[in-house]
Amino acid sequence: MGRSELNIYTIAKEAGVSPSTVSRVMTQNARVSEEKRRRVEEVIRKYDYRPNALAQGLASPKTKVIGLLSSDLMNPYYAQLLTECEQEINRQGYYPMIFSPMNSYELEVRYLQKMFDMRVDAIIMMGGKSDQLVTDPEFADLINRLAESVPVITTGKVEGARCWQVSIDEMSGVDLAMEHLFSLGHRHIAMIGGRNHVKSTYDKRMRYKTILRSHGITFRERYLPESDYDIEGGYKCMNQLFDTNRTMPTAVMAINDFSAVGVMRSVKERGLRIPEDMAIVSFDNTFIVDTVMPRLTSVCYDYDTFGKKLVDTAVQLISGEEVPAVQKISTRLLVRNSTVKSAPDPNWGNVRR
Amino acid sequence: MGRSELNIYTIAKEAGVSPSTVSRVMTQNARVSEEKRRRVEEVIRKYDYRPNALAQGLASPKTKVIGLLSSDLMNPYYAQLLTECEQEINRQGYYPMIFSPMNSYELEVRYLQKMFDMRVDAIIMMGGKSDQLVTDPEFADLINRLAESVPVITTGKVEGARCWQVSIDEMSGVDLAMEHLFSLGHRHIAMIGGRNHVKSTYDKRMRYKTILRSHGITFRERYLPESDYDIEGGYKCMNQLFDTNRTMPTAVMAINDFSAVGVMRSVKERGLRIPEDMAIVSFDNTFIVDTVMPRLTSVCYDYDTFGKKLVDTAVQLISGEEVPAVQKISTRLLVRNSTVKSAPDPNWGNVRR
DNA sequence: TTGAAAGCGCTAACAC
DNA sequence: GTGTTAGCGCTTTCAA
Repeated sequence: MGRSELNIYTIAKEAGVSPSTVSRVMTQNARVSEEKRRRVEEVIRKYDYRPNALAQGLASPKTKVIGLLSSDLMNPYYAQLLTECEQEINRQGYYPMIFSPMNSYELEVRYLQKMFDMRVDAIIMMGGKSDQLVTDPEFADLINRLAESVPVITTGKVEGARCWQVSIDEMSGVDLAMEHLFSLGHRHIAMIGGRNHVKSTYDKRMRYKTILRSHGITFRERYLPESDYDIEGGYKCMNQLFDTNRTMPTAVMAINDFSAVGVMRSVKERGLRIPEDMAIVSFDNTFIVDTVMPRLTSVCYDYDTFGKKLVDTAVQLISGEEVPAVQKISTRLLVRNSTVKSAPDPNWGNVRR
Repeated sequence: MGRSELNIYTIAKEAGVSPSTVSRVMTQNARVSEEKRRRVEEVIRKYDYRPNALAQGLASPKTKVIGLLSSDLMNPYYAQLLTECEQEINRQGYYPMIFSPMNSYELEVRYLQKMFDMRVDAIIMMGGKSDQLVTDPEFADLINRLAESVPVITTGKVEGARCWQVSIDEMSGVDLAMEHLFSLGHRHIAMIGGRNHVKSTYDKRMRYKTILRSHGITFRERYLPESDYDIEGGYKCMNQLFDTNRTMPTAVMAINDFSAVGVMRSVKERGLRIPEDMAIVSFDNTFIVDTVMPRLTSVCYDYDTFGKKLVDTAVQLISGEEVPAVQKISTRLLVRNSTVKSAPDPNWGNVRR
């Protein structure tokens, strides 16, 4: 029997039962006599029959698929978070369906619509449009339309849309980083890279200013330069800082691991030592922190907890439970040699969580 | 009208036409009078109607979805290749559906079956089981069953299965790397990391031996150590090489960028200089080559060409065209400071070709 | 050009 | 327990 003509009818006929009995055996949620169950299972195994997921999805209200929208696979931050979500989705008996619009708004919309078209049971968005400080109203509209029929969860926020939020407690991350630097005696601290229109960056920058103020330290605009989230961004910012020939910071917080790498390069090219002449902290704690020398002290998020909470939220919403509109992921600080020369050499692989 | 009760019937009623006319307007491949088309389109726009992809897939033989199975999102090699495939799939008017089994055979099988269940039009596999030198017969069986109804393409190979192959010309990559090192005067060259049971690694190792022989250089077993494909793997291998206290190579080829980072760490910890005391070449040319100092000379694959060829192959097979069973992706060498101290500082971002 | 109607393969309500 | 049957929302003959 050709794979293509396998369906509950052919299986039913061969097993000498009705199609619904086959369905009952497949879905497990109805009682079937031991005898028939055995016969059906045998035929199923014989032909390696698998039910058509499209037909299942059409006939029943759930597809058991959770859609994942991750703005940039090439960024290990997203790659890791995505990976954790994927694991958890499987653990919960769902299927993950990943889309990565690579920072293209057009693709992001296209994918969101496709997820709706495919009747995924929930949508989890990380990064992209939902990371904007000010939500694009057109985007909020789209989300609201989707939200009528499927729960939407984001790691950012979508103003004016019915959308659950599970996001990093950026403030606490900045607190940890700065307390650490203060405790090492640093007073001149820069925060380098990122864009103000990105919510997570905006939050970090605000907190940075607040903390400076509360410590009676004058805020300097040039200690807070903007750039893209890549190596080049951090590199250029740091070079500019050096080139102004004015008081240099003694420590730098880089907006993510990539920009930290750029900062390190700039510092090293000037023959300065890390951490003696310049201490560096990064955010995200991706595997990048392990590729550089010295290794980077970094603010860390317990990606598995993060992913689990995202997926838990999705699953709870699917089953109609109440979930708080906003949940926060706490941060930790992993101290390595980019701030403390004698920091214990951490185990390999401690990067993953 | 609630989003949930939108379908061709409700649209048809409101537009005063039959459901089939709505369908004709949606699919575009049948003639409809200008008048009715306009009316239907108006209603569609009014309600933001989108056809149910499950029903479409059930009723027609194509879903316009191409399934992508990528063994490890956390590896930038896969992340990049995946990204290129995704772009190309969109360009060709299909939808990508990504699954990443994270090196779990169980998940790999689960995902492959799910893709079949969802009636994807083609499956592209990168890494995982299809990268094994010796194909697991059980896996070949699975692929053969799938291949009855959907074209399967891999970057590896699946022995004994009807599966198209688009893979890197590993030999030429090794050729380029070794010629480069020879031209710099190196004769003692090690190849570090990777596992023999992985086809791409096996091919590289074979070629390595062949080239040594053809140059009259004695092959030393300890110059060809195995390890995992991570930083730690390269690090341990290189440490062992140092610890034997015997003739050291003057150059190392690392099986991928991660292991190259480990090699660099080991070399630097011994106070040796790169490239003066130890030249290093890596394979893959991911963004990792840019995070380290000095930057890594690396064998490169034109990921966009690679992705495009994978997707082209899929699309051609979908439309029933003939495609060669094996296609090869050529390699290039990007020379940076890990082998040539004075190599021109390449532009940022040249990593993504 | 258009509409009616028969599937596509499955689930679930209903009757036995 | 089990079979019959009516959808789920779409595409695609087939007639008109």
